[in-house]
Amino acid sequence: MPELPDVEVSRSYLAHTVMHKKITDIRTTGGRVFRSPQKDIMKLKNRSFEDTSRHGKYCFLDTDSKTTLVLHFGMTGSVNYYRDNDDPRHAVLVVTFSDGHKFAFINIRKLGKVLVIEDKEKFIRKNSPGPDALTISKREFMKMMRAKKGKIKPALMDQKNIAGIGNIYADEILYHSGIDPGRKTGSLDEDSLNRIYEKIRSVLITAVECGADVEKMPENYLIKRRKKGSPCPLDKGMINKRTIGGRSSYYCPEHQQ
DNA sequence: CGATCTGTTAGTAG
DNA sequence: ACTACTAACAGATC
Repeated sequence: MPELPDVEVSRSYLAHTVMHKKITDIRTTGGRVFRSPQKDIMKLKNRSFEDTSRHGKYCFLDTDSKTTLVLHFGMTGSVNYYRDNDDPRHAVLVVTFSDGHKFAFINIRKLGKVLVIEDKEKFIRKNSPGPDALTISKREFMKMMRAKKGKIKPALMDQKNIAGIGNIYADEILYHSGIDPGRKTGSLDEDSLNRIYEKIRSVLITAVECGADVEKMPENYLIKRRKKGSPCPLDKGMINKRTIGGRSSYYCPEHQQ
């Protein structure tokens, strides 16, 4: 569950579960997911989480000291708050609190990241420097896009441009904007760019409101029809698939040009 | 069995 | 400097 809506839903979940409780134990599987030395991860012990934030696909948990726990979900991350003895399958990090509750970061494919850092702003500048997709201004977006040479979909997915959009939501945004994912960004007029800007907001906000749950999303969302040959919910077209920027792209040739 | 998958990053080439 | 493409990572699923 790794794009902006999923990360935001997880952040909100953590904000309602793991705040203001003393951390009594930290367990990790180690391995490539951990991008800080183990001793830095262990600094969480005896601390408590006091605040949450998110930038693009990164989730941050600030502690009561100078440290922040950073989570990146990769392709298969999720979080779980519970209190039994059995930890979830594929948990790579388990944090235990003084009240007996636990919080696990689950990362099946181990393509995610876990770090403990001291300077969040510096971290963002280095790892996901684009403005967050939900806070970028229209002016910033326009300026950014007008400078782009390549295709629109890879431009939307590049975290150096805008933070938070991945393969699924890039398709969704372009689908509702009526723009072919392979269009050259430079060929898009003011109107099209405006439309994309608005759809970034509306699609991502809608997805967050649905708890990033595909089942709860509107019936006219492409995410429910990501299959070649599905009928397009917006017109008489048929969903097609082709590779753009090295990633599978689903779109309706009937209304996306 | 092989292909595919919501992400990132290093390497290469233009 | 920017863009484009590939492989690698690791496990599940079809």
